[in-house]
Amino acid sequence: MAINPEDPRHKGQGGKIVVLPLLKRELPIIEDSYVDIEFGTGALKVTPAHDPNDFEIGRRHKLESINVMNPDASMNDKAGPYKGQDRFAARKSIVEDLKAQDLLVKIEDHTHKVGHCYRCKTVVEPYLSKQWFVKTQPLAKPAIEAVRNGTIKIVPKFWENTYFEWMENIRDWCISRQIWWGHQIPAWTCGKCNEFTVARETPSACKHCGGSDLVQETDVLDTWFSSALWPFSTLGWPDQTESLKKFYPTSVLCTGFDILFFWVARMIMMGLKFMGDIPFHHVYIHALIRDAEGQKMSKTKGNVIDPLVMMDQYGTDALRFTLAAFAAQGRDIKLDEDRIDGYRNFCNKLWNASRFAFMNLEDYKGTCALEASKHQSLADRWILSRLNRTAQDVQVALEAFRFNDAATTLYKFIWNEFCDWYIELSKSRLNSDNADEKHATQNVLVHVLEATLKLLHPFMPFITEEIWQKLPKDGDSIMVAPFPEFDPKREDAEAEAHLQWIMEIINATRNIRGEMNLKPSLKIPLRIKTNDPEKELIANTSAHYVIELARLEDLEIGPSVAKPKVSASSILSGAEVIVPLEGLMDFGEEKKRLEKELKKVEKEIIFLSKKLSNPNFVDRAPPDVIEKDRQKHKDLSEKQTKLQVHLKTIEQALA
RNA sequence: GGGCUGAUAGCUCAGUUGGGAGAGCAUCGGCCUUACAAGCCGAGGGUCACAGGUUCGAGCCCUGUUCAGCCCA
Repeated sequence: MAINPEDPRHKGQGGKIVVLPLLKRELPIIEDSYVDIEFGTGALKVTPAHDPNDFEIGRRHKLESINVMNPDASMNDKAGPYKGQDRFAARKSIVEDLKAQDLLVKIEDHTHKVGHCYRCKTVVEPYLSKQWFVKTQPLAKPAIEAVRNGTIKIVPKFWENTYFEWMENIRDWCISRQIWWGHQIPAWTCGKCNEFTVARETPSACKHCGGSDLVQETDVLDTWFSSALWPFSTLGWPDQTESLKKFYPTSVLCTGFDILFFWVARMIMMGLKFMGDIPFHHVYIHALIRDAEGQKMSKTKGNVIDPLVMMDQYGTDALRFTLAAFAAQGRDIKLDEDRIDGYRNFCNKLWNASRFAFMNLEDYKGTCALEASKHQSLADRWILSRLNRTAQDVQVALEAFRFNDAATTLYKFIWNEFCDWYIELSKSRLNSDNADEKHATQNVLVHVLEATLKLLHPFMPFITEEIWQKLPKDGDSIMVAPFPEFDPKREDAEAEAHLQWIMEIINATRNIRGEMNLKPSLKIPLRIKTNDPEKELIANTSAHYVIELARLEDLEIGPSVAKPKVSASSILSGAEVIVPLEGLMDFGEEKKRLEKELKKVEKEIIFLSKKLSNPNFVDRAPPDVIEKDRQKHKDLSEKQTKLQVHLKTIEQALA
């Protein structure tokens, strides 16, 4: 009988003996803070053999553990007069007997938590019995060390804390399971001397007394026990197979955090124990997919999002890409269907871009291998350089397990560079009469598409394979095609800088068109005024790009091109883009546009001026940072002046 | 009670040694421009939960608070 030492009702009762009236058993009164004063009488019956908490109390106070039940939950000898009764019958009998002896004060309803069998719903009675344990401390020590010294790396790293927390406070591992299926624990009890014999093969005689009356333990091994052998048992262990020699230790174990202790830690312990080496170098803990409300999916809760339904609805590749794009480290995923929808569109975009390629490759005789050619266009050189950079970014991201970065990199490259710019820029070449130029661009187009498909393949296996099979490729499947690699020799800074400038012109022109409400179908004239001879040369050389993508009627470039009074313009770094708009322009609109732009520029100039006039900043910030801001300030000031001049012209026209 | 993670655009989320914030969807305006209307072009939208601190400079580093989720006892 336990009482709380703080309970005034029972002060001074500790150490006394009470007698259990029904059995006349003598019970010591013990004091333990476990007892909840608020609950009931504050006097707690303690049954160490039939409750885990009571068992702990029993250990603290060195109480006798009396098991009153048989394995079938009927009462045994220790239950005195109730012997032979079923547990439910016995409970009723006890209440009746207490009533009969006028010992029952009152009965209150109480909701309590008792365990039920998850299959047949039978109430489970906690019951002290012999269990088999694995001594874990000696196994845990090297397993902790392997992660501590970096031999095994857990990604994301913060999970290592959780791993250490668990491993350092590890308890002996109970491997006994009272279920009917599984591997029976290889221990035999001798009917003669009652000793255990543990053996790999079924023993014919007790190793203690030589008796032959042996009964095998009916408990089976915890499933995690054999699972812990998985990294090497699957490779043929305990035989020293070729596979085992070649593949152990493996590279990456990919799993959810909820399995980190149950399985991962045990694989590490068992690997070190039986193989003398770690089972894998990296453990990647992936995000857990939750439902729309952020709840963990579970079969019992019934909130499982069926991937087959998602695949049916959005496509397998779209779902897969979404999961990759969502897989930022350290966060769980709330599956957002709108996002899957967006990536389905991305799949479609890739498919359509490929259709474009095939349409323009009908007369192409080459392969996907890149040919050295003097006929490559600026756009060709640019996309090759961008592809090369993309291959590097993807590789770096994958090696760091940053799958969302890899996915986003590819998304941006394919949609915002390959489709939005390269395909548009390559159209004139692909329709060209110049066979050499056409062939060079076809070669670049097919090369870039093929390389992109390979980079994308881990994320979108089906669409990429489907498209790849139709290309003039080398090999049987994209699955085994060599993965594109970064090559520093393929960097083309000049092409990137030149096309960057061309894009700026096109973007500025499109912005004017949009802001001035000029229909896309309307071809407009364009003037580029620049004193920078290099910028002039580049713009002249690539004028056809600007004419096509900005939909121009004509284009003039130079230091002294005329700027008509009626025009809209945009100030770029080192150049002014002018759209003459005689008869087309709404002066009010243009004034509004200029004022908006001017306000933005002024705000930035004020910010930078303040920063640059702060002696603390100028004295302490790194020189390159200061220089960057100075240049920015200079560019913006020039832009401001030009904008002001232009605004004045418009205001005069309005007056 | 101890520990971990998070709070960024209307929504779902990125943002890797600290150098004035991005994506998808949604919204607004214009387009059937011969790969794509599941699309194209343009635009708007954020005191980065709150309060302090460190720093020339903080979404990011430190302390505290609030709220949310998870793990352990």
